[in-house]
Amino acid sequence: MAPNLASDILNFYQQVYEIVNLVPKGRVTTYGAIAKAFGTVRSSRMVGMALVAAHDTDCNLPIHRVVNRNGLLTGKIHYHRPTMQELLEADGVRVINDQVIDFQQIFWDPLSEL
DNA sequence: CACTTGACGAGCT
DNA sequence: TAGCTCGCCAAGT
Repeated sequence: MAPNLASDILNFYQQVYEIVNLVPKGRVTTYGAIAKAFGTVRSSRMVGMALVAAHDTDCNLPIHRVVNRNGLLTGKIHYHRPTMQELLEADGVRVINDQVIDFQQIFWDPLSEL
């Protein structure tokens, strides 16, 4: 491999983007699930940061399909226009009070589904 | 250069 | 059941 300084970190972000990009429409995933997919279960925070960086890197990713483990739209605060709820509902996901309905039902696990 | 905050999660009390 | 603490690591101030 080529452990070039922060290049390893960028690789981490790239991993997150790829997973998020693979999330099927109408499904949602969690930070912990993505982190667990990399083996960094306790680094779930890093996943969120990757999404923040994603805003400046590429906004084409369905990052609105990523919610916290409680099914709550925690990342909504970082959205400028159409809120996550609008985007999620556009995908067929029902959201009430920033909370995903039947979250457990539409939950997409990158480890099981991928 | 050092401290604080942060799209989280899990464990313990 | 609910509330508090710790771990993780990076970015921003």
